[in-house]
Amino acid sequence: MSKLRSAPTLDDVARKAGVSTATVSRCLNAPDRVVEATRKRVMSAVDTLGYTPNFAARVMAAKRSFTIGAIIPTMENAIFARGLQAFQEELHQRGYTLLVSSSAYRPEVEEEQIRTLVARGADGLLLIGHDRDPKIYDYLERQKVPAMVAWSYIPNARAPSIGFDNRQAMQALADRVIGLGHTRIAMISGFSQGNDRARLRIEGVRDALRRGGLQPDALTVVETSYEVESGADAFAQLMSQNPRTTAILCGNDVLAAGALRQAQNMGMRVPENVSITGFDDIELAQIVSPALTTVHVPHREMGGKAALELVEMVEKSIPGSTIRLQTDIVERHSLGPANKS
Amino acid sequence: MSKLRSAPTLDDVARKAGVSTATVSRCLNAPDRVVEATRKRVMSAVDTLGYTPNFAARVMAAKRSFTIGAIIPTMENAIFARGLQAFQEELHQRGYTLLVSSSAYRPEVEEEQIRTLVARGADGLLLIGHDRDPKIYDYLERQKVPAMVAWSYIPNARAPSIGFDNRQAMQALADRVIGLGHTRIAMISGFSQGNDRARLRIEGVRDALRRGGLQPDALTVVETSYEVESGADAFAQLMSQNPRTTAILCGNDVLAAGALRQAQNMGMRVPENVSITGFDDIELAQIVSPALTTVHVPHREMGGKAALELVEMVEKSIPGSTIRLQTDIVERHSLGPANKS
DNA sequence: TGCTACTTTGTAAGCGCTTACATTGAAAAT
DNA sequence: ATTTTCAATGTAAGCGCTTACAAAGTAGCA
Repeated sequence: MSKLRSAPTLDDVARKAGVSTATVSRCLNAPDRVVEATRKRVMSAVDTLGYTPNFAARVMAAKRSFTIGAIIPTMENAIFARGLQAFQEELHQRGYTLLVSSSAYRPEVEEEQIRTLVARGADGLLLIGHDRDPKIYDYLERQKVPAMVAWSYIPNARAPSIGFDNRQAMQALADRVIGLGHTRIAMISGFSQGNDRARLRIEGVRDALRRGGLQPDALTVVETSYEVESGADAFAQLMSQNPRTTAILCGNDVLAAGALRQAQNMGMRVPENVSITGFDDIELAQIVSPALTTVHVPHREMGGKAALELVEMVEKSIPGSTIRLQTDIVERHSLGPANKS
Repeated sequence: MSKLRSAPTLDDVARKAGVSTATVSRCLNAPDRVVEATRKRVMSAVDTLGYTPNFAARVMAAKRSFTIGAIIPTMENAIFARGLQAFQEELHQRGYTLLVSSSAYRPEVEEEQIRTLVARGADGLLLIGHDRDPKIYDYLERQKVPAMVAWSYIPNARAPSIGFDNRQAMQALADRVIGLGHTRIAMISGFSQGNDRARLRIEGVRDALRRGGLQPDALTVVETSYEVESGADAFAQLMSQNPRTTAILCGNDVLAAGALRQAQNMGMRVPENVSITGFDDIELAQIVSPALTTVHVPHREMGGKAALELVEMVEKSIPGSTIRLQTDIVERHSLGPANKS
């Protein structure tokens, strides 16, 4: 009783309950493989000792961690929050723990995080978007860690994905903008380098321009970081470049919120003087005023299905399927008809 | 060469480089304890094998994980985002990895997460606020895992904290509101049960009322969840209860944003008809219009200092000190003088 | 009663690392 | 030339768990 007390181990519990360590282990992991009386005795020993199993030891011995890793580009804004929340809830249901880290949109950081998560024994990984160095996929394959991509839908890519067609979704929105008579259109996008979602959304706008009989190459695109501030700056820049622009499509709601604020600061009315659209339909889209016309993404559905699919991949060692989700345009008040200037 | 290739281990590297496992381990963890030539040989073996150390094994052997855990109440909105970002950056600098999980403001969930993080070998923990079952602090002490509290400042509590005086900060803001002639004041707060920050902010308003010669008990407080929607609902409820209310103080910016939206939906002008204030000064406060008058919290400073302090506690096994940060009122446009109705 | 077929529990071999301690050999000191 | 000192490396004992396999006990059945 006088020895320095450190955290109790399985051994301590076993001794206290008068059974072997194997039995204690079974009580914890497969209770029905142990008879009621013994189990009770063990559990009470666990309680009085305040025993918590050592995770590292468990992972090592079992070569399973019941942990899924997710690497998202940013936590600074809520773009991935809701989807991740659903992902995590679904995982929790199935007995898995989620480990999240953010890469700040930096590929090197993402790569490092992937290695860290794998080294930590993650049973599977959730990644955002497909664009990344192929050797990362090689690595994952070698390590036999299944990975699933979300927020993107590209069939036959290196990893299965669950998401939506970014290009088509943005095209639909741009069609609508053009349908309202806008011809002098500009775009504020996130950096498209290494970001298939951003890249495809730009393409989507070009598609719509083409379909609408407009010159796709004439589209001015400012690429910037996904921050409110950047959206504001980009808007100012675009407007000084071409003051006659009547519609600005933004790569996501955060950029749109920034653009909107800047428009108001510059004394412009939205949508009377200029229309602004977003993408994602995060909470922010409804908070700003006028509320943003944007593309609604089924965040929770995406997160939930990604979890299901990934757990399947992990538990049954199957390849995992690629699923396409629907998006739709939600019309609010930041997009209006083009006014003849 | 034909055997099933699984992830390479330290042993494989050692064999390939023709040294002992101890040497390989030293190359990785204390490169200067190994002579240049050997190190090079080892490193190249590491490279060609694509070796990644097994984290669980390392934690087990070293009884250190270089991992810090943080449990925040929510990731759904950006309240903790910026502070956490700074926390993580500072940790990274010092060679630590951050593991984040969210408790959804549920004490049982928080407790479970704490156990999980400890079992995972976290070297230290960051917790939000002081209010929690004392037995959790006992547990942490028994497990010898240092913990630091942030977003709160309470000297001589069970854990050291780095934060601000929620009560005083809110009082200062309420003073200002009262100074503008408001007498029919209401408050929208987060649930105060188990949340010292919410509780103290309410007290702060009462203090100000008292100091201003008003009846502190007459303050109507609606407690709700920290969501935009809830803020909106609470606003509607408050206004139907007492339509003559001229100022509504909100427990944070998210609630304020909801209240603001609802006010506008109800056709009221802010701040002409009703004043609304926030707390935290997250990005959102500047995005809504009118921009919120709110209490600015030094998020990044708090996160950074918390990291420094916690790392000290972990590495030097010292108790850790409690630090108080300053907050200040940022006047924007949602608070105006009371109008005589 | 003797045998088979289970069910319940125990034994012990790792899992992949770190690190205290032992060993070696060469430079520095005498 | 001999001893001391120290830097570089190796040896091997765990860290706390899981699980294949073995052992023991219990029940069913002819």
